[in-house]
Amino acid sequence: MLPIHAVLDDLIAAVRQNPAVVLAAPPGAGKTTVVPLALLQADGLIQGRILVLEPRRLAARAAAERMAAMLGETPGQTVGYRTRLASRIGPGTRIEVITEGVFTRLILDDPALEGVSAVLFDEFHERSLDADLGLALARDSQALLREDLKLIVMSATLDMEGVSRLLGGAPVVQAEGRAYPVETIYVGRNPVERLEEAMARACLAALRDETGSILGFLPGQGEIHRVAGLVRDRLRDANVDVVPLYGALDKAEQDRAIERSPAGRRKLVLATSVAETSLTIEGVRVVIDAGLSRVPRFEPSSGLTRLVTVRVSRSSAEQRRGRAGRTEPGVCYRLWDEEATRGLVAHQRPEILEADLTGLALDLARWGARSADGLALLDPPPAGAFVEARGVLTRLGALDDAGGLTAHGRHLAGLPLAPRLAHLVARAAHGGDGMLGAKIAAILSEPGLGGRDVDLGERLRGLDRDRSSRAADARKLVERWARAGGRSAKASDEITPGTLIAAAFPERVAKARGKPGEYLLASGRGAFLDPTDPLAAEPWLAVADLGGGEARDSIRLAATLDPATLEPMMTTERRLSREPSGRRVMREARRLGAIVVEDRVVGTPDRGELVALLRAEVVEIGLDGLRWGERAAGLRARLAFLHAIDPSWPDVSDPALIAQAERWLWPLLDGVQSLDRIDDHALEQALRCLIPWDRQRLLEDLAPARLITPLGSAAIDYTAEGGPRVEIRVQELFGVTTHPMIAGGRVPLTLALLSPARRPIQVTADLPGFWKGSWAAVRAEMRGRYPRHPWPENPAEAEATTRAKPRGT
DNA sequence: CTCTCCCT
Repeated sequence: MLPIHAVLDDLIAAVRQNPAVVLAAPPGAGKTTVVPLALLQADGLIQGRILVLEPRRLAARAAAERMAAMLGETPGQTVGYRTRLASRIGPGTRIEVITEGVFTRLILDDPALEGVSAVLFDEFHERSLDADLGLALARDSQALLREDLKLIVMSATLDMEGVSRLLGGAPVVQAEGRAYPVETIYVGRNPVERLEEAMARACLAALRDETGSILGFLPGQGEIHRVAGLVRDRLRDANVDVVPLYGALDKAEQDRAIERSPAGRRKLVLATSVAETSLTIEGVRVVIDAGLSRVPRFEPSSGLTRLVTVRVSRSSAEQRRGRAGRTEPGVCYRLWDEEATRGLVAHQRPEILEADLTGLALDLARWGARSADGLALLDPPPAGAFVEARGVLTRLGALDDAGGLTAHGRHLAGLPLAPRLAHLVARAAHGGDGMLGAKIAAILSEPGLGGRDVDLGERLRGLDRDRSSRAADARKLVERWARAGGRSAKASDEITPGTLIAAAFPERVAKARGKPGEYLLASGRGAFLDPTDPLAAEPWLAVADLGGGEARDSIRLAATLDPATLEPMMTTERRLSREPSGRRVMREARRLGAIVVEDRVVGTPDRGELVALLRAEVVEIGLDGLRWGERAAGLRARLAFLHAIDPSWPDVSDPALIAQAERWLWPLLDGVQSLDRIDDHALEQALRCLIPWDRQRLLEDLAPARLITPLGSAAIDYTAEGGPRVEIRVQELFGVTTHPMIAGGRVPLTLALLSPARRPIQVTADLPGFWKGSWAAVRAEMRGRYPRHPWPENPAEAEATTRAKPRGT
């Protein structure tokens, strides 16, 4: 009896009555194998087939084998499985265990899921993009085409309420888990000590203090090898095997890590998160967790996926800990302090929030959806990444300008590859060499396939020579992809590894900069190649894989490229330019993104071209590019003042002036070589064209350029804050008894009164009030400071002056 | 020993 048996009756009753049911069951409950068989055997519940979705190929095959064994059969009879590489399905198969990616293709090909009665999503808590999408599409099918379809979401740890709500209030059935207790020991970590050093010490301590085999979790390959080296150097025990374990290892090496140790020997397995869920290691009693993992993060801005090292989530840490209690009580060492556990995030972020979404966008387009709105997704895809993904698809020709799927897009969606790689294969097939495209796609999707050379040509030769089982699997896929890529009668010699990479990743075309090994990518980023690498002598490269760096990226995989083949991708730009001699010429630049291939003089502009270019320049850089002097800027400010109090005066704001350029500015451009040849005076005269002739006089009355004073005049600043303003020495206003007004007496000028030495004294909008009021105090101070100037008691009746009394009188 | 992991 497994814990799951206790809730089977409830589960089957819930499935009978509801279109969707959620089953929460921790590891060890036995849900994966027991539930599908129980559903199949329930009276009159399932007429057709049951699909069981697993996140990994290994898990799919293992589940099918265990279920078949429970029926006394082998896979391919009642229970079968289907993954990308292998399939055991027979005519009598009722339960098909498939990987999540297989399901996405299946439902896109047949949205009605003909012959399928139920879909079970196992390990849904892992929140892979395919599982999220698969559930959303299945839910859509259920609503529109298949009311009778049953959906069952199974999960170990997850906010079940969220999933239940997503499925229209689906009932939640809860089962117990089963595991042995695991004691947790917080070892802590000295922040100045290297991770490898701390881990090696913890491993040696565990080997000394504990029995059984040990599983250590580290973020990556580099750390694993460094820790293994340290432990081997210091270990004085010939009965311990130190074994690395990570995804890129050969299957034989992985098996060595997974097998139970022979009697009398112990094992220290140093692993990445691959050992968290995918693989079970025999005989582990001790887990040592460094608390870090390396995760991919997609940057929509650069279109690149980079690896970042992050602290594990609480659920990952629990999963790792649980690995010590599979077969007997165990112990877990954690390289952090207990309080730090509270600082960990609860779960790792779902893939849909982090990943490249071009595949998702293409699948949705094929489903007939331009966005993810209205689909049953726990987390909608981030808007920025989704828009970028659709942009990539448009550039590949998979979407048309209106956003709909093109014939090419339909073709790409039918290929079981990421859209850019599908495009690469389709392009190669169209040019007569689908096999070349498919091999490149394989090398790009499998790390280390064909060797480690940076030169894609070497890697292709390496793949052809490789006799390993991994290479054999890859070749099987390559042939399938090449067939699916389509066929073309005419072979074209334009199909080279370089042109194919450039077609799929145009922003990664690279041109050598001055220094050896330094390149500029079409995306505008810098990239670097070891100068001793033979490829570093190439002037042009098509870069297939880039390693993340802070300021620049390193080139991991690239192909040589004949720039002549780039012609169709280049853009041409004509522009007016000034030579050092001052002559205006037309230049033409040929460029590929940020890479300028050629920039040359193509002639002198004719009159019409010149005017058109100058107009374009104004529109592009705006009116600030003109030489506004005192006169033109002053007139503009006066007009702006009038417009603000009476909108029947012309609007002289930037947008309005550009909109009316035909009436004032464009006539000025005729015969001019450049915008800065238009002087202040010409601009002022042009602006006057905007004033109706019968208002020219009115302008002088309502918004005069200068204030007339008893001795002359003073400039009015119409741009001043708080309204038009005049700075003037106070003595020049002696004898003035009314405050100066403009705009037909409606607006008082702001008077900034100055001392004889032009120092500010006071600001007033009421001159008579000032004379009567604070003048007395100002006068007293001024008399002290400027004794030789007249400071009358009653300035309103005095005579204006700028002079001092003659010396000695 | 630059490159977590999975999948069509």
